[in-house]
Amino acid sequence: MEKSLSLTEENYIKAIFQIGTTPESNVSTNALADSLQTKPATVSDMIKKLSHKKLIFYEKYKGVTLSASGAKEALKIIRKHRLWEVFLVNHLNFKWDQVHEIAEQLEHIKSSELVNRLDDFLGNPTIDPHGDPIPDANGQVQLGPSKLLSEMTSYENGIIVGVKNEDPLLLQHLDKINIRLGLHIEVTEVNDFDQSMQIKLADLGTLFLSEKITSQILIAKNL
Amino acid sequence: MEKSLSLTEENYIKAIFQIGTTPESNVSTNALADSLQTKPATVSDMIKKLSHKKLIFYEKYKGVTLSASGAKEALKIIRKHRLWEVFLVNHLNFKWDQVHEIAEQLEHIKSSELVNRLDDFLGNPTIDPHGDPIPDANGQVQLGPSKLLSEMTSYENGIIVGVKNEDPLLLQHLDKINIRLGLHIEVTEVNDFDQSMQIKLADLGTLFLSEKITSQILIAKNL
DNA sequence: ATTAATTTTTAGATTAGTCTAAAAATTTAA
DNA sequence: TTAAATTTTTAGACTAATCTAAAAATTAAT
Repeated sequence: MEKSLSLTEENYIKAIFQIGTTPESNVSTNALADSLQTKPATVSDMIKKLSHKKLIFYEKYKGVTLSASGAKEALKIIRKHRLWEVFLVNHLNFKWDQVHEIAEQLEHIKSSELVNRLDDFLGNPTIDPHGDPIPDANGQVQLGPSKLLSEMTSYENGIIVGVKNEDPLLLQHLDKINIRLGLHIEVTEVNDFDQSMQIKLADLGTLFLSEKITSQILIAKNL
Repeated sequence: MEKSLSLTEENYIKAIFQIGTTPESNVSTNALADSLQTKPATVSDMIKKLSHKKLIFYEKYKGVTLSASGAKEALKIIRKHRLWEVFLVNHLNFKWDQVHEIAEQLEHIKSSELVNRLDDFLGNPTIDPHGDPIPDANGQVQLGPSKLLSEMTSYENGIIVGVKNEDPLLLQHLDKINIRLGLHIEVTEVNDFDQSMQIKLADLGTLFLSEKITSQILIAKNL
């Protein structure tokens, strides 16, 4: 029985998972320090520790990659985070921009029994309130193909399935302009100069969106 | 804005609250060390720290008492603990002997918004699954008069309203012999030698209970 | 009322996680 | 391809929470 991870270790593992686009991509010391609001020297030390515990692969000056057991841990944390977000929004009536911070705490509660019962209580949801997929008890994620709204061209259409970022300011803004998951969307015009877009939202008329926003919205063909 | 307490500080404050029978009673260093599974030297250090933060009153060699702000913090933690226990039992189908350990973690989640919404979601319960009263958002507890089953004499009767201890082994045993909160109980015989008792349980016949058990069960006249 | 037993505190170390400052390695650019 | 800029690591120190061992104070007992 391996000893369970400290809160700090869990946060490092999660950050490595979330920064690395693919499981194989190396995550730099500075990127981690940035994401964890700490200093590179601190990260350097912690990397040695996690590497010693075989949770990550590490070569000096080359950045880190999660090992199989590290990735498994990361998925467990992410599963908990997203399930708690569903609970907060669906049962405690929080808005989608209010749940991230609380879920950051709840994701560290240790009890697989709890997580699995919560999962059942919630009806085994597959996505969280921001459209992010929820890993199952075995760490499997199923996500249909999706792309950023900013990568679409005129006349393309699809359904809003997620938001890349949990920044409350972004989420509140999307609320204000009536952008929600599940809505059908069609690109009517793309401005060559700044990549801003005009889009048509089912029933809700046209909207003008800057690239800052279109690059945060995920679109899929069918939900 | 005072900085929020560390997990360790919260656990000390809670232990002081729970050991001190009355708010004024002094709690000894050894009793705290015992309850927190730590060493008296460690407690001695932490006492200085909490005293410096004005959460407790402390005089060398005389033990400690909670200050007003310390008691307020303790009640906040206990409120969270008991609300989460209600959630675990009523909505996630945990048994009453399985929830203590998980609630020990959940009680440290920081968000008064969360606690209050949870309270509403649960229907503003006044007692937890073990019959302990749940403080309201202002830290007020309302509990009817109750006494230990072991303090009752022959022919006395009442309703089971609580269990003093959350030890899973005790709780599982009570389950096995069909003792649950809310049941009407009558003492039929008290053995002078060992204080063991014969009791009659509404509909469920007679039971024989040792003093070890009767001293853990709380009885009230009306619920 | 001394002595013995117990409780509490102090002194000095240890570990996890963090920091700053400086050195070393790598990458970028002239 | 060597110098400059950047990134990463090391060295040394700090804080919170803990420990053991020993000293000091209090309480109990003869």
